[in-house]
Amino acid sequence: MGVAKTEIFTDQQNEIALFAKALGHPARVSILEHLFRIDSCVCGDLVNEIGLAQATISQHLKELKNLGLIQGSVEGTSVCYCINKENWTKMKSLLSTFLDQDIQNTSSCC
Amino acid sequence: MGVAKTEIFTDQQNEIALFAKALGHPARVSILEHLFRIDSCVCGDLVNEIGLAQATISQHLKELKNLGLIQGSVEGTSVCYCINKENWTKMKSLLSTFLDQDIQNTSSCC
DNA sequence: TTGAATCATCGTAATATTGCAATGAACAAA
DNA sequence: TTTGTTCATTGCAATATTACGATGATTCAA
Repeated sequence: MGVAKTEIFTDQQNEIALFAKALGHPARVSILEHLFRIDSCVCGDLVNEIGLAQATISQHLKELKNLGLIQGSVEGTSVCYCINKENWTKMKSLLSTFLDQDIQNTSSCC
Repeated sequence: MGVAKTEIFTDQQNEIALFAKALGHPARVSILEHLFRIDSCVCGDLVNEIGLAQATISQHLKELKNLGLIQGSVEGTSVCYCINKENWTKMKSLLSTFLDQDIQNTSSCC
């Protein structure tokens, strides 16, 4: 009932799902793209760049931060967010493995 | 609310999010893994393999089907599902491009 | 100290998702 | 035709997600 039954799946399946879920909203996709694009660690501009309320952006940032995909450091009155490359790489290899699993299997049936 | 504001994002961002969302539940990850593993197009066994009710599995299959990631064909009393390789490949390249965007940018700040 | 700026959190509303029992539809075998 | 099998759909309940205004907390500048 609204709760995913994580206990019947493998750790890897749950982890893939968690990362994928984080990418499952265009605002978070956009945030991550911005953080990659802006070389310097600009932050609060995300609210201006993306057309969502400050509270909403902050909420999405929190999710990405909880997952470890980004990290933030306070700089005066503003907070500097950027990609956590280590965890990004981890996610990338996890998802890539999943996405590449068709290479071995070329037969099709329907 | 609870509705994602898709209109303020690019088509690509929305598409990435849609595909990622489909992978954002361990049951669907598991279903896709099974469909890749079983070479022959076995189907209803998904209910036995995964520990969820038949109605629930059917619902997840419907989602994956609507997105075009899998397809099904009726075979007597059972339905044969398998990966839609064309769309899978499309998703893979879309997500891979997104996941690989860090290659160009090596600087870090926080 | 006061005020402005920036960001997080809280509270709330609207909607989406997850899960299942019950039921329906289609088909094959008896 | 009847019965059993397989899968889809419906109808619900529980929970999660998305979004935003209002309000705090923190920091810098005056």
